[in-house]
Amino acid sequence: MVKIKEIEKSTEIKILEAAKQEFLERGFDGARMQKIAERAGINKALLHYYFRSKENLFKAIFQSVFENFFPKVVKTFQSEISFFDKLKFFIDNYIDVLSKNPFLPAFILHEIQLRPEMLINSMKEQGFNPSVFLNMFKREMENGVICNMRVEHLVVNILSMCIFPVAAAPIIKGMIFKNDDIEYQQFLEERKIIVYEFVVNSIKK
Amino acid sequence: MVKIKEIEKSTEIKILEAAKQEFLERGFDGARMQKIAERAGINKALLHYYFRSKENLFKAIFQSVFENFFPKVVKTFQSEISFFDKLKFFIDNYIDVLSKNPFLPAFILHEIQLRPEMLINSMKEQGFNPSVFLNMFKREMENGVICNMRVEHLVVNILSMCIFPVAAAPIIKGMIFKNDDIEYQQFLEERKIIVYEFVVNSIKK
DNA sequence: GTCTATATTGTGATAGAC
DNA sequence: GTCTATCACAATATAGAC
Repeated sequence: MVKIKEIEKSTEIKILEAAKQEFLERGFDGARMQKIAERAGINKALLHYYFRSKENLFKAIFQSVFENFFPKVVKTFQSEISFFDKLKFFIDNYIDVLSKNPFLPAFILHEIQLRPEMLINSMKEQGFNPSVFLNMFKREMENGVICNMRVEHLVVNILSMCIFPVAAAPIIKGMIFKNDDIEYQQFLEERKIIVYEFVVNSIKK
Repeated sequence: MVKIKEIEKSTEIKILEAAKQEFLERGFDGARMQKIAERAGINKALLHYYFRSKENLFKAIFQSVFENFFPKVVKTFQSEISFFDKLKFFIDNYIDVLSKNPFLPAFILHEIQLRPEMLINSMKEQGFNPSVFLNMFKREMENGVICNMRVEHLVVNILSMCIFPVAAAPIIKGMIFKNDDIEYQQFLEERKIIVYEFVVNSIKK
């Protein structure tokens, strides 16, 4: 059953990778089937042979990409390390994922505006459940480890400080770092510690 | 020189308002000249009579809209009230502006990705200078009012916690508030206090 | 200035040979 | 499965009457 030739990627994979790039960079409305075909090294007709329509192709991409926007952290948070270590681990990994997918945040935030139903679908499809995240913080509050506040705000604060700096990368690069990519990357790297400390200072008793 | 009839808006104004809505909601690629004409109560040809091309119209909109994304706070920060009052005032106003322009953050973040040159133009056009903001915090650190840290991170943290929750509104509404608009609006309102306290707890000595 | 009609180009999608 | 050629329509843009 296992294919012998793995050197050449299957056409479907090539299409998916090309489509992912194109959609992430330009959004659904800005993406062009022609460009996707070129990126995949094939022609337009073949795209339709595999996925029938642009919309279909987009849906396939959106779902696979969405799970990276809110990372799967369930395992992390079930482990035995301390609350603060979990938090540190989460922020580290999340900033890492996003710096490697610089278009991801702005893409999701844009597409979501006029197609909120896709959000619902993706959540169901992947059994995504935000309350795992929320509950962890609730538990720590009840145990008196961190001070009391509405968990929704705390979680939104943390996500904000991880996601926004990547979504706004061109602005930050342009306004603060004179478009120097390396300085910006270093800035993101620093944020792993900064955000953690900022949060801890604010919530520890 | 002053026009007598002010009851009926001038055609140009009607176009600009219609275009602003359409572009903000759908982005440049998703916006349709036909829809803009409809929203303005005129026809397509007239759009081109006034602005020659979609691109031109977009540029006019983008610049007028961009200044709301990073608010003009210079005056506020030159006033005589205490640092913490300035901070409170800023966060209050900013969250207010954004809740009244819910499409603004995602629009800017999206358009910026592939057209960073527009950013540069808008900044120049409006004489926008981020260092006013940065310097205010620097001064407070030197005076020992708040603890030392790289100001860029502090500013980005504050902006993140104000902007992201609006950019991600459909997600937050869907995941936390079961799409209840009123609960979400109340959440934003709460954030005026929450964000302020979160920041202060983290930076005060 | 404003309209109707039309040109022109771009783009998603299909037909059909190989 | 993959290609070339082509369709059909959507969208920007212009011509020209009023």
